[in-house]
Amino acid sequence: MTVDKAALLEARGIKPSAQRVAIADYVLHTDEHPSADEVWARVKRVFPMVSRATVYNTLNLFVAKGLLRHLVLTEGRLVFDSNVDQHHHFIDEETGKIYDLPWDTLEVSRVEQLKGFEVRDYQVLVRGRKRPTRGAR
Amino acid sequence: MTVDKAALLEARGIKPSAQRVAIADYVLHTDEHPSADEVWARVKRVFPMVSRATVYNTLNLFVAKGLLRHLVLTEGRLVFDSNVDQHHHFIDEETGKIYDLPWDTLEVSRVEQLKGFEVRDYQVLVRGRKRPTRGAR
DNA sequence: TCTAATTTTAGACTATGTCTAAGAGGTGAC
DNA sequence: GTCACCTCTTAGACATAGTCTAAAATTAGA
Repeated sequence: MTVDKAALLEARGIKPSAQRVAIADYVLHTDEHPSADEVWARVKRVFPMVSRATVYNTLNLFVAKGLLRHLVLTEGRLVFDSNVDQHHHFIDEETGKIYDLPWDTLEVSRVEQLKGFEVRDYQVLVRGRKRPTRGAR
Repeated sequence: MTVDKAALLEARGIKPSAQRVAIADYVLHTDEHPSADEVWARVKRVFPMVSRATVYNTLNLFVAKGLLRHLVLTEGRLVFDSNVDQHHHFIDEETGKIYDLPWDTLEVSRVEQLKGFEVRDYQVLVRGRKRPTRGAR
């Protein structure tokens, strides 16, 4: 897996240093929508020497290179999403957890007809409560 | 106008102190989507002694009482919206400005059919560039 | 007017993110 | 292999946004 990651980074013109690969190994996989400090905490488990600045720099680099998206959906938390395809989001108001909603579960009409706005991107932001799923988590 | 505001606050069970009325006079009117510090700067023009804590407390109180909504749409900025009716938002990616989109300019289908989620609220978040409007601002 | 409750204030504190300067590491030329 | 150069990483300082606290000021009621 780590080898794949090095190749993946190089394909985007990113030198695959040990730190960057360790960060990629976690953040490009997860659907947890972690904040930068959560990524830092996680990566330190396998790479205790890694510095906070490196994690922040690397995450911003991944965003610039299209490997990640960053989202600002809840208070004081910039969060990273390894799903770079277009999709919507659901926010659980009790837990703060963010869930991806596949693009075609919802449909938005008339976006292209917005007068006076050049639309580059859009998503639906849904808030509420996730229902407990039998068995799962 | 200030008189109306005092009555408006009392109707929501908020004691209309001079500070609170001064804050209400600005923030319940504007469509600028100001941050808390922008409200503070503005209110200080007419009420130089007002403290930062009071502005923050008052804004949070107004949100709790349903006079304002707060939005977290762009990085590091919690922003207040005097439009408490359901509506969508457009964010200009160059300027960071936020524009309200009336509820019925867009239509979202299948929200109520989301499996496993109890929906309390939703909106469409559109990003792009506002086209210059002849004459206006 | 006196008392009690509420509100405001200044500043300390916390959390999140950025910047900087110095050092470490890798790579190519020789 | 060694040197020089360039990039990356590091620790900590800094910046910004928001919350908390304790004391002072204000308000309302008896």
